[in-house]
Amino acid sequence: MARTQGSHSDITGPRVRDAALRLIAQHGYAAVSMRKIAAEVGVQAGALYNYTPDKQSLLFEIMQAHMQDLLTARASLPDAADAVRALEQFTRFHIRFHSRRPAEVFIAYMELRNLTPENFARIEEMRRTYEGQLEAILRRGVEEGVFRVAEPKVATMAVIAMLTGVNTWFREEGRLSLDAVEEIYWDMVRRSVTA
Amino acid sequence: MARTQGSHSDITGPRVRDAALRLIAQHGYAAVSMRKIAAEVGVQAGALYNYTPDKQSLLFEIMQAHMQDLLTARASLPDAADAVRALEQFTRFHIRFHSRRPAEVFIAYMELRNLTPENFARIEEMRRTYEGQLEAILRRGVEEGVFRVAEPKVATMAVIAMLTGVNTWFREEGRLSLDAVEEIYWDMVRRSVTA
DNA sequence: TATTGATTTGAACGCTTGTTCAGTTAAACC
DNA sequence: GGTTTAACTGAACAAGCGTTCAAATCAATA
Repeated sequence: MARTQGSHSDITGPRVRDAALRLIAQHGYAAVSMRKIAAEVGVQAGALYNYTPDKQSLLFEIMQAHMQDLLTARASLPDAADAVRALEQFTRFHIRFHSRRPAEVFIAYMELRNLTPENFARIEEMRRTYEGQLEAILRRGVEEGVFRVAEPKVATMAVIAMLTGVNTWFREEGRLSLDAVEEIYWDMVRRSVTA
Repeated sequence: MARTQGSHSDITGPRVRDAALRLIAQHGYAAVSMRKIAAEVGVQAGALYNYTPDKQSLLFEIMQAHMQDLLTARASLPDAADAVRALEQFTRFHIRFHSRRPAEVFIAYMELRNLTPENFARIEEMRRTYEGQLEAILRRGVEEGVFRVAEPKVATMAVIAMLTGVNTWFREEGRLSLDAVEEIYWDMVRRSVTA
């Protein structure tokens, strides 16, 4: 058994994923060919099939890994003492997490329709799980009497849309720091649901 | 000069635009071929070139017409007596206008990167014009002392993202009426910026 | 009815697509 | 140094791409 270690696949594998991530985020799934991904890696198109069964899997695995990262990172946060602190934690976490992964976030929002129905269902379930966590926080705040929210499901969508929107305009090298942006959004989110 | 009236182009022209709108919204610009658009219209691919110089123009004209409709509709609204009423008017207008044009809105947000740089710049300018109107309302509210907004530009992006997000989940046949949704969002928007 | 010209067809152009696979290369083991 | 085999190449496949254009079609005018 030759070359069980030091094999190129240890290097090429991640490079394929990285190239796919960057190119799809930039040009869109349909506009990126396997040959372009291969060229970015410095390899012929056929070699990609040592690392992915097909193009669809490349997209799905990018999105699944991203959503799994999101759920795992979120689960590792400490419990919050009350609903207000939980909402603040969620708000800051969401902005910070997403702003550090612009390519993944872009793909996760733009390329849903390029997933097969089965893959779409799996990603959608993870998204619903995440949104459910925010909804639970809002309901908890209503019970505690600190939030006034007529429709927790609608408020959840409103807050998530607002927070995810940061990625459309925030730039690391811009006028405002991410900390400053966090403050502004937390202030708006808090006020939008406070009783 | 034969057939100056009753020409088929009066009918086929709009049908090409409609087919392109529907197909691009559903599958994305890159995934929709001229042959698919032609098939939807019931014509051969070559015939499309009587109605558009190329595929890119089809996309651009859809987006430009949509943004122009938006700016025109917005301009036709009566002046508001104060900043709070102006913000309420903007909020309700945005939700109503966008919810009635899901395909156009979807394309306007998803297909920006498939525009040529020149066309992108033209669409982006129209978008900035629209966003500038909301920003002006927020600044007016700060001057009137009714709004507390640290960063009007950021608050503008936050509110627009929140409102446009309605299109991702609202369904005509769903549990909530559009009027009810309008109320919920106006309540949240108002609270998020009220002093 | 004959003519006109807008409209559409259907084939063709060169190029790209995702995927497969026999054959080549080269690194790590014995 | 010879053997093994993972990794990769390069060509091929059938299909589809945007676009062009000579020829055919056909409705309205004269």
